[in-house]
Amino acid sequence: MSTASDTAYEKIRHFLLAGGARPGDRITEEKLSEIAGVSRTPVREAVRRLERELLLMRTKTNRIMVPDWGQDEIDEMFTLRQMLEGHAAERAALRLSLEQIDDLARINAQLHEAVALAEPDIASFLDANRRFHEEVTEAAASPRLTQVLAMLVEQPVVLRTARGYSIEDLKQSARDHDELIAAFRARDPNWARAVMGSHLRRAFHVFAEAMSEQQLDCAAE
Amino acid sequence: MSTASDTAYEKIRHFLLAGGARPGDRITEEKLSEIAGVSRTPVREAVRRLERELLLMRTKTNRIMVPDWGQDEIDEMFTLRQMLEGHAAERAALRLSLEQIDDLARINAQLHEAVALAEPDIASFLDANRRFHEEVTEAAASPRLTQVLAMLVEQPVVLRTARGYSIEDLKQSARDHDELIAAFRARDPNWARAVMGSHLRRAFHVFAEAMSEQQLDCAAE
DNA sequence: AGCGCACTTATTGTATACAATTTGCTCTCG
DNA sequence: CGAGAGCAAATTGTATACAATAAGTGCGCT
Repeated sequence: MSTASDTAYEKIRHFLLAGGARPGDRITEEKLSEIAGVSRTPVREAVRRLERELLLMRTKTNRIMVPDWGQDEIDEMFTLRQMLEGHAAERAALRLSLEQIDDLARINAQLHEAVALAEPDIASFLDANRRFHEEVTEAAASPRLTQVLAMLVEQPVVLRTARGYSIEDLKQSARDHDELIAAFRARDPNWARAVMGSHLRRAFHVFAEAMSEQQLDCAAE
Repeated sequence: MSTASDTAYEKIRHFLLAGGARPGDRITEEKLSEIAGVSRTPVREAVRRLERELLLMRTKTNRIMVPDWGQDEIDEMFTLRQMLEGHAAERAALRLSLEQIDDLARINAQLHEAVALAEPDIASFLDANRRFHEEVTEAAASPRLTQVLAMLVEQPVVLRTARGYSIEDLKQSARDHDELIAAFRARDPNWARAVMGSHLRRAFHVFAEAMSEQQLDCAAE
């Protein structure tokens, strides 16, 4: 589908992820409609969507603003994901068909490939990673859970720090997924939940470390 | 604040909760704008909001529709609330000031009053109940958590079955809150989480029972 | 100089007209 | 009689103009 509202969403999202505006900045609907190349009406819908995903916020007087993500908030986000995706993995373990599990294995093979190279293909890694998690969430067969997780899985956070990840971190992620697949094959919801939990929690710590280094870099400049 | 978009939200919400449309029905934006008494533009914003809260859904071709809540979905909703509000209670136990705890006690006193009457005051009960849970959620000091819970706490579900609750069920709810307050005073996050968990899980079972009786009633007609 | 009040500008909110899409109907052909 | 193409009506999506509200600006007053 290619409604103006969707393209506005995509373009503004891209603009934000590319760092087109600093945290704390205020942006007008008009500027955004220039960026998106459509009128303000669909832009407003896109903004609401981005607000829901917490990529945009509003001031007390309803001005649009780019939020700044503190360490605490990111911690909390990963904690919520850990709970909810852990729950999703648990349910998925009881519901995934053998075909779907094979499919997950196929996706994860791409993930392994992307990091096996001398120069890891970050974009490909992130894409496969996203698809993997989405398929697990989908298999949980809980529309509300899916919707809630969509709010929390912030690509910006992932993307902004992907370069900070070491190759070993990425390989470990792929191995986590392998273990998750093993848990699915064993039909062991408890195992699945535990693996998903540690997977996400480690991701947070890798992220936090990369974050603090990045801040040091900034300070050095 | 009284923007047209907000009044539209309120009126449409009221319309839906009052049972103005049956699950599965499709409603046009125009009908909704008649109900709300404003033009389609703010109605569309209100619809997006109601969609987010799952009071409305869309068909595959973007028609607006009233969702029907199956037993499974309601189970899942309560399960998610149990996880998330349990987490909120845990955090709240570490953060609530003594004044805030006193405030919770005051709110819960109203709750006790509402059910102490010969003819319990359901509206007053629900209002106090909502404020109690909101204050706990707020005290968790996690904007994301607050936002996610706002999606899940469906007044319609609560409201539709409030009449099915026995006086004893309502009194038990108030007692649960008492115990939660005790956990807060003891600064015991683990206790708080456990109490919140059982509180919500019992609420689900009471609800499920009321639901099945209601279905029997329907079948009898 | 500092403070507050009117006034100008900028920004968001709403209505309306029109375009694009979907739905449902009818009429024809097999 | 049923299936399908094509048209008409209904419905959602978008742009634009205007209204309401918030932010900024400069003036006069003390």
